[in-house]
Amino acid sequence: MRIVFMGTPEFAVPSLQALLDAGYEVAGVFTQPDRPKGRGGKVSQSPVKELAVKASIPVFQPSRIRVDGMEDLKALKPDICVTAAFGQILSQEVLDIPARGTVNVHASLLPRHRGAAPVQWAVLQGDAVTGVTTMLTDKGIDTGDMLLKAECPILAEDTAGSLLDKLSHIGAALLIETLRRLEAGDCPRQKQQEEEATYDPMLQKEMGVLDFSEGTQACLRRVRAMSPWPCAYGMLAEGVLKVWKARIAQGMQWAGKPGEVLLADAKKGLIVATADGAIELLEIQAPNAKRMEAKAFLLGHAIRVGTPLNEVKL
RNA sequence: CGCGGGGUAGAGCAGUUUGGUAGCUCGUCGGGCUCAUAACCCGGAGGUCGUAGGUUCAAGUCCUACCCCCGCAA
Repeated sequence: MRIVFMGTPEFAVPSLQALLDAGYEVAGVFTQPDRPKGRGGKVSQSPVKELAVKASIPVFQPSRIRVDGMEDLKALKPDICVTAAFGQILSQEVLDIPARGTVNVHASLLPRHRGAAPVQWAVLQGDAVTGVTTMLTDKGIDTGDMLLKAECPILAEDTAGSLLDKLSHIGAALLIETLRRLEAGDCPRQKQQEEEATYDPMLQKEMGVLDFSEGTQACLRRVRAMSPWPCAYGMLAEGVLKVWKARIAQGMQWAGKPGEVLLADAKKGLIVATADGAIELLEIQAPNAKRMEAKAFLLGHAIRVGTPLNEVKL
């Protein structure tokens, strides 16, 4: 089986690694072009490319595969294409190239959470369980027929980042099982129920804004769903106050104007009012500062009680 | 060469402008007070001030190079 792998971020790496470990012939890897990234605008390559290079697999980085990647893909004569968070939409012409179709590894229990940020949305919406689905890609976005699924509970301490990590490994194992069963001809195949489908948009930085007029639970879910990117945040006079970790405020009945700091004490903690109670900020990050425990932050900085954290700064 | 902030005790910070005994809060150790305590009082330990050079009688502080961390923008 000649396989062509398409993927870009960290999530896709275990899947590619699993293909290699399982002895599949990976004829080529497609990934997003190297782009200036991070501080200093240094050009960096995708995690998938790093692995491919290390494994001496030919790498292709068309800016749009359906435009300038067709010839390369055809030349590889793939039996099957495997995609995992590739970041480009495949046109029908691209899908027609692999003889036995394209298998996608998607980080949700389809048909829920189609789209580019399924894990984050699962956490944000408070799903109790999520998982990975392998599917046959068609020309819609995550609309193809489903093959296999693996579930993964969303724990109270899970963040989008921690889940993405778990799911990437679950997905890798599921991918191998899917390929084996496809080869053996006993892989189940099921259409998605359109009525149950949801499509979630890509995350934007603004989605990290903590709206304290939401309830306590909604705020806490946002903190977990937006970690590690874009990270949930409130506003301080000096700038953005990122909130990496929070929990329900303990000890007493808290009440105040939503977004107002109710307590800021290096020993007792940092507590902010929500619509129906209060949350304690456990781990925060001030502008230009390092991520640290809220109590540690308060040892060297003062936050006045009553400060509103939800004032949008221009 | 995208813009900017920072590295000082285990933790978080001040001190650098105007070189001259290393400072604050917390933690920690010991003692005291208390029915008791995350409270309070007294005392102690703990720092090659990111690294390497340089200027100087004297460098955390001034000069040069480098390393590392972080925010913004992409």
